[in-house]
Amino acid sequence: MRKKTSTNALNEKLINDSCGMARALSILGGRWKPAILCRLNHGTMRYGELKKSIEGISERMLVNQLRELEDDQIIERIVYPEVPPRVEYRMTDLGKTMNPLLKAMSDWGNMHRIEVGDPVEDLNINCKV
Amino acid sequence: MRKKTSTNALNEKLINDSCGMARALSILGGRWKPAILCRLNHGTMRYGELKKSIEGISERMLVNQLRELEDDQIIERIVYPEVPPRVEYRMTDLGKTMNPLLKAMSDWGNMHRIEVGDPVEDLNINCKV
DNA sequence: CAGAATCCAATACGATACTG
DNA sequence: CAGTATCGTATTGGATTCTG
Repeated sequence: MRKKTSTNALNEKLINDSCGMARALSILGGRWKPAILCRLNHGTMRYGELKKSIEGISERMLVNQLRELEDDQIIERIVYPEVPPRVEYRMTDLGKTMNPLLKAMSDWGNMHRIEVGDPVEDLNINCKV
Repeated sequence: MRKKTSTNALNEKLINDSCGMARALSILGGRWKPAILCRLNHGTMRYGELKKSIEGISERMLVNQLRELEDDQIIERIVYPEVPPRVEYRMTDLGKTMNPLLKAMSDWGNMHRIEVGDPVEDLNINCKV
């Protein structure tokens, strides 16, 4: 399996020390993974679409995070043998089982916006899990 | 507010771009936070107890992660004016609202142990949310 | 189009020593 | 007991350039 970021690798070591939380976090705790999962939850997307829709992400990180999610079998990568190349990403069945979890995270975050100190209004939220 | 780790700080920038997921992750996505929250979910604990119970954590990181959780008002720190000093940590009311989320994470992680490639049996799980 | 490779600055983190 | 302070290394992640 591909080497993960150290944070995640270390979380994996913690799995037996604490509980399933660390395991879940090791999968979706990456820097850009919430953004990716939010989008793929809506359906299949191409590499370029993801890149455009996730403002500020570098190609390096987009590929990196996609690969980690792929290794964890949360998403899958579909390559069409065409020229120019076309690659699509979508949730796997396992990925779809994360839906209640993604929803719980999203709900909590949206619910407790004020308490956690985000003064910005609801205007720009463009992604609901 | 205290400066967060860059991962979390950057996630906060993503909040308006994606959704509540990033907000939730910015709070519980830290390296040792699952371990801490797992333990404080059981009840109040002293600094030293946390340190002993979380194997491998350095004092630097324990304090760091506790402070971040405190800043986010997920846990609170109670100092008893005694000698020798005694400090206890416990969930705040806001922290307790994370319980469904923590449980969802834990459940998913425990459920999908095999798929995500953890061959270790259930023996050492000492913390259920 | 969808990446891969490389370079470099910023961060995170552990170890250790010290303190009220 | 419950931390702080400091140091050094490892890792991260952005920018840029290159390619089938």
